[in-house]
Amino acid sequence: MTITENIHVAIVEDDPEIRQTLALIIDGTPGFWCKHTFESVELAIRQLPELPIQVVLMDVELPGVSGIMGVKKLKPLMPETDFIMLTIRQDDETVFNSICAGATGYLVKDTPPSELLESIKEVRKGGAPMSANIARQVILSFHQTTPSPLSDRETEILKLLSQGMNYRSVAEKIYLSPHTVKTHIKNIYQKLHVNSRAEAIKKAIKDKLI
Amino acid sequence: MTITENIHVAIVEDDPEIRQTLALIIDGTPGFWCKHTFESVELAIRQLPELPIQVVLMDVELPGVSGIMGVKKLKPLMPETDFIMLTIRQDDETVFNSICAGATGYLVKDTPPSELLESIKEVRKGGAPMSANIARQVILSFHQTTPSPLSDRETEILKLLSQGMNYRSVAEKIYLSPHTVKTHIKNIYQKLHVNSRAEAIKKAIKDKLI
DNA sequence: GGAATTTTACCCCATATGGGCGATTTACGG
DNA sequence: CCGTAAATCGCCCATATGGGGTAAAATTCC
Repeated sequence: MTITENIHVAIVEDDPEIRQTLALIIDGTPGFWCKHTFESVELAIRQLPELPIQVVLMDVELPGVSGIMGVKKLKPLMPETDFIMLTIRQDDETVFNSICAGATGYLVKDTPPSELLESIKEVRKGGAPMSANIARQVILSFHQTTPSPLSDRETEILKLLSQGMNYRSVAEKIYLSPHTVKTHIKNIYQKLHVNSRAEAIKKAIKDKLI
Repeated sequence: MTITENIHVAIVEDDPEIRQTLALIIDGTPGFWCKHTFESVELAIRQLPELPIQVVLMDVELPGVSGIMGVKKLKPLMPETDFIMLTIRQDDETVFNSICAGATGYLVKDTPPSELLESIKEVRKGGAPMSANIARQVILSFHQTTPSPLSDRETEILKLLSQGMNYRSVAEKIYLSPHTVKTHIKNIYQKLHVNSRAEAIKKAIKDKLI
């Protein structure tokens, strides 16, 4: 442990040119080390977990095993290491699959070197660097997209159902007849276009109704 | 529409000193306008929706109606407007309630003026400015925290259940006896500490098991 | 002030569900 | 080589669920 601690970075990227350029930029910057690069997830899995690497730059669209699968496999083996995805893809599926797989950063490939280095520092400081529109995608995923088709009463009942209550319990809880509760539930199913409790709850959670 | 388009910013903040300081900083910077400030959500709701405001800085801990409720009420009335929360609170509940309410940015109050202005520009450009550790909190919320207690088979069955299938349908789908399916489901319930389909699905989604 | 929505309430009935109990086979690790 | 976990199949039974009706207050909205 020296006074000026370098950040140890590794790269997983199949394109030799990009890989070497990135490595040169990073390794050539004071405060950063980049002595290990891999051209595939398969190779990275063999060696990376043994190395004292703090930040991994991971390409998403790799031939063979994808970068997403790479993070999924590697992150549990080195939980202290931060993975930043580096990609041209910005579709929702790729973004959220990457994040769910364990990535803590997500940068588009045209990120200028200065920002890339800044992002590496930021992730080490406990941040989660993302390109602007990626961050927006992530935030938007929390927003309620469609207005709830359910009435307040129905929403209330659906919440209780999701806690495992049956007609009777719900009825007692909100001082109604079990018959009435049943009617509400039937209406809920109609409005959500489902015909079972399971589907209703899944849809309600997905659409952030409860 | 002039060549140099100013960003119109409004502030909702109860502390007069902070409110005025922020307004002065923003309005005093080229490219920014801040002609409207409010000391409460109640007052903002009356006037803000009529104003051509692009970015609202919203304090979270306001007396009376909270900033979170403020966003929830105001955002639907002005969907094109971006709301940035400005607060000292960083607990998960406050952060996620704010974002779910419709905020697109979340900055801690000690953010230096230059970064605040940068964030306002960024949110206008389609980003989602967040203080570093807030961004990390958001990203972490996507990560699988606990290892799944369910076997592959059980996970597969639970997914089918969440699609509204019953014993028989699941059994046919994966070429098993309905009895076996039932046994698996019983085991799933045990492992998840629940005793109904509804609870199981809720917990599975919450814990990202399916 | 009237229409629409929400909330309340009840009936019948076929089927699904969940709990309890037992059993065999396969696969993997100590 | 043995033990454990997972996956497979089965039976009994009380209760819950979902679909089909019908209908009348209460509330909200225009």
